[in-house]
Amino acid sequence: MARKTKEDTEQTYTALLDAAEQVFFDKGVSRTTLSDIAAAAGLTRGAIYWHFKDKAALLHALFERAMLPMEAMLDELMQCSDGDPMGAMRHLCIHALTMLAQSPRQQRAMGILFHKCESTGDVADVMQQELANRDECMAGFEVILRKAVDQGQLPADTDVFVSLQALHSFMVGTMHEWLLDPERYALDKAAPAMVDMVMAGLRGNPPRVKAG
Amino acid sequence: MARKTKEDTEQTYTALLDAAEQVFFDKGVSRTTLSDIAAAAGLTRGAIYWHFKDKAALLHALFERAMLPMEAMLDELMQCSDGDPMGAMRHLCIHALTMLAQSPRQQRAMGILFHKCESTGDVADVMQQELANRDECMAGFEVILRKAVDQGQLPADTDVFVSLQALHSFMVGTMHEWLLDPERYALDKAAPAMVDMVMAGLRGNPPRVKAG
DNA sequence: TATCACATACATTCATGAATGTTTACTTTG
DNA sequence: CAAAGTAAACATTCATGAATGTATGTGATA
Repeated sequence: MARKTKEDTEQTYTALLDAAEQVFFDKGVSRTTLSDIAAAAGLTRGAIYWHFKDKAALLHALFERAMLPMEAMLDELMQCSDGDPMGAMRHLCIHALTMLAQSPRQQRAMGILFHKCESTGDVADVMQQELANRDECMAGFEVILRKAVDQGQLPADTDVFVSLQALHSFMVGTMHEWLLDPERYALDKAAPAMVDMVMAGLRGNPPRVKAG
Repeated sequence: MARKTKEDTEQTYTALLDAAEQVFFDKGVSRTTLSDIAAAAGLTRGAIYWHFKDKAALLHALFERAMLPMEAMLDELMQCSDGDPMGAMRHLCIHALTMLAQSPRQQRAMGILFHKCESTGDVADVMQQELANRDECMAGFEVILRKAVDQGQLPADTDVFVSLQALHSFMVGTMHEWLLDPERYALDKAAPAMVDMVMAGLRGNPPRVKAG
């Protein structure tokens, strides 16, 4: 081909990301060839190697694009968590689940992350990066939980660390399992009740620090 | 080589499974060669092709061996769930987590299942099988939850299906996340408090069926 | 006309599966 | 019970295909 205008170039860039998103999701990361992706985008491997270093870089860019709105939402909601920490946490969790339920792009991206790629080799580095992002998210959760304890919304002897693990595990597990079969139930409808149930447990019978 | 005694044969069989378990866990399923496994077992690919049809069959046998004790435990505990369904559920969940925390073999197997293999291609069939097993497990959980409703341990308008999803998601998420870094916290120590927290939520504020 | 944005061609590596070889335990037969 | 035959339990070799990375070609654009 020939040199394109900036818009054309950008268009093929996103076309490659779109194609990769679809093919990775359909065939899994390790089984998809760069040829597969190029063909799905109506291009050749040359285009991929021009825009990305290799398959791992492509995957990384794909995740970045998909996770951006989620992280933005988290950051935004994290700001206004001072007045009612537990309420903020509730909104955070529900919003994260409903966002997933309503965004096909996030479903594909997280579907790939959970079920269609191995944490190994070059890909492991990419996933390690995503885990680092999650750790930041966890840190935010922990801040909120500590606020809740400080403000008396949770008992003073609450084991914040274990509570954090439980909450986070619930959230991840819900996404993980729902993505196995999104048709099974309407996550966006069920999310509030599920989150409220877990948070009721957190309020009513949280893990306590040992010296009790 | 030559023909061996039955004990010798069985020994190489388990040696292959052990090697596969380790190498799959270290390198991921797609990146490990049958040569890798054979070498780790001190054998050659010939031995593998003799005992197993292909890589997928090897993986299947590996999972089967690891999941057997877990399923046996589930079946056993499921029997005595009539008197106190919620108590039985509690024991079930805690026991499953502590078993995982204390069995390196299960840690490797479930670590592979969660983080070191893609649900795609031939491997997808194997994982589909594992999912079928989980569905059976879920069905057992549902039976127990219904008993709990019938016996008044849970409100009559409890949405059993959604409760089931929440509980199961919590369990899967806990295993999934803990396996990312088993050193982070002692799962067997924390499991009772975590399970009790979620079950308190289930008692205190379960999902309700809509017509309320 | 230089360079961008790809397409095309090529060399290399590498895993797979099948085919074949080989030794030894077990079985049959006289 | 001894010799011979059979097949189990692997090891070895080979042919094949496929994916990767690189190197080079090429047309449009500024």
